[in-house]
Amino acid sequence: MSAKPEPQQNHLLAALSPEVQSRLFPYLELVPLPLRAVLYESRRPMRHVYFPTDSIVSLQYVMENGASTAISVVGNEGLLGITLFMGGESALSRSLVQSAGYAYRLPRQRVKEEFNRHGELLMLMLRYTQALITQIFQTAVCNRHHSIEQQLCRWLLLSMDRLSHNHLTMTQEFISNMLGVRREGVTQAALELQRLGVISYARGLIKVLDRPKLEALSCECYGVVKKETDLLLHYLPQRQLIKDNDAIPMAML
Amino acid sequence: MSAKPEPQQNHLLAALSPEVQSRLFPYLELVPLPLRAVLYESRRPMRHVYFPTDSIVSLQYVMENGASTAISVVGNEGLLGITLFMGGESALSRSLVQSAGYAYRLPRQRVKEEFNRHGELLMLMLRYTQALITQIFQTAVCNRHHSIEQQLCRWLLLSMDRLSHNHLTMTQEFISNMLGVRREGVTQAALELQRLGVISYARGLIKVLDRPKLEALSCECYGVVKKETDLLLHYLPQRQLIKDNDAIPMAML
DNA sequence: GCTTTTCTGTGTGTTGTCGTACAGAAAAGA
DNA sequence: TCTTTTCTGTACGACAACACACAGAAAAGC
Repeated sequence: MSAKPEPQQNHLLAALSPEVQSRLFPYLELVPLPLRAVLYESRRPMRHVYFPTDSIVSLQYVMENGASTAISVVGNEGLLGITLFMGGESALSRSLVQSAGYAYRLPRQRVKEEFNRHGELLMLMLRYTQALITQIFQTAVCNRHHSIEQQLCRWLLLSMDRLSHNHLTMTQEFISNMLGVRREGVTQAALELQRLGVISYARGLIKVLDRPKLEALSCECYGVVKKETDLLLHYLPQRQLIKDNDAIPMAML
Repeated sequence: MSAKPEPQQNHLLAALSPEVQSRLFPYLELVPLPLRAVLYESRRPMRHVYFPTDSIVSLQYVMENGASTAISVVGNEGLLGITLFMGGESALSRSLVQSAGYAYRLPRQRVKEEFNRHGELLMLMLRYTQALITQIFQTAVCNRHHSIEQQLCRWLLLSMDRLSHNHLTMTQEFISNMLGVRREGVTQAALELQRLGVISYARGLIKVLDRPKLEALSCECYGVVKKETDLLLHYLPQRQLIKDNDAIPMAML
């Protein structure tokens, strides 16, 4: 949360053509996102679309009993507010800042106007939605089949991929709310990771010491999501609408 | 799987205007979907988009060790193959027929051509994607927090909503593969539901005897998904593209 | 400096689900 | 009819995660 970020730090904004940028960028508003800020509350109207630059935001479901779980993570590879494109006005879930930083935001009217031109922004949004669905899908699988330790690894990796440094600032209590498990469960898993020399963890400061080992300890879920996200990024600069013969080369799959 | 179904039994096909129907319907092909048929295999190319009429298809993730879990259920309210709209060519997951019946299908080229007109089909697909995301999202929550019994209730309800009768044909072994749990776990949960007089279950034939009680025993997840799906259906006949001022009335939320 | 709060680690017992094994009953096939 | 297969129910031990309680250490506030 130091130097003022550029819009291009967000991959989706960067992928837009100069023409579209010239229409949208004048309306961009830079907003700081402090830790634990809430961009959208579940079932409340959404007034802006957010494009994170160096912040990370989680999509959380809040249960009837008040407990919450993060189902997805959004950083500079994505945007918040796809529900607006889908024709909804209110949020499916709470959007909670899990790593402080900045985001650019646009009023929903501007975004919808551009979207309704059915050009690049539509294509971009569809591509990103695909990646997001993959992530949510894989979270469901992970919640079903994998241990807290594996899920912690997956989640650390997803977060690290969206940061430019190798440390995270968040307490075990906070992580437990993200994963939807007990704080003690996170303590156990984190201790084991420390014992293995994969991370260091002291009062809310996590440093990743051995990333390859972290990936090895994670479940297959991380790899699946990463591959799909990378595919999105590789595809972006081409700025094409879908045609039947523009199959993605196998090498990218 | 008795009388030949009409395309209009699928809510999405029915919601299209006569003009769009006249372009697409000549290419519709009616296909029988027997139990356990696989429409798409994970990571394999998708050649058609399927619109179920009286069948139910599950989106399943197949893990590296071969185990599978159903993350989502699609019936006559939806379609299979949204990945094609999103710009992908290969399936995210396996699509497995969990209740035999029919579906109409269209070659992907036809659907893409119509989609690229950026008219009704685009709107429909976006709306449906919203409902699908909600369902996947809620599955993730449910896998995290709820018991096998609750999940069985949710899943029975989602299936019943997509059928015109109150019975299901499937063994406990099959259900366990759907939920991603042990067969014995399903036995236990099903016995309890029988003891409570909610269902009867004999060698693969489940009858729902007391639906209100079934809903009461289910977790909140079913209600959330149902509400979003109903919202989709209510909205469909209006056939509008999104505009900023067409907010959904609060009464529908 | 002292107090208060926050954060992390530990212990004990419980519960839900798993893995495995097996048995009885119904259905299907010979 | 007899055999084989399928489907369902039961039992036992193992384990992961849970709920709850509490203690020590670091940080923050006064």
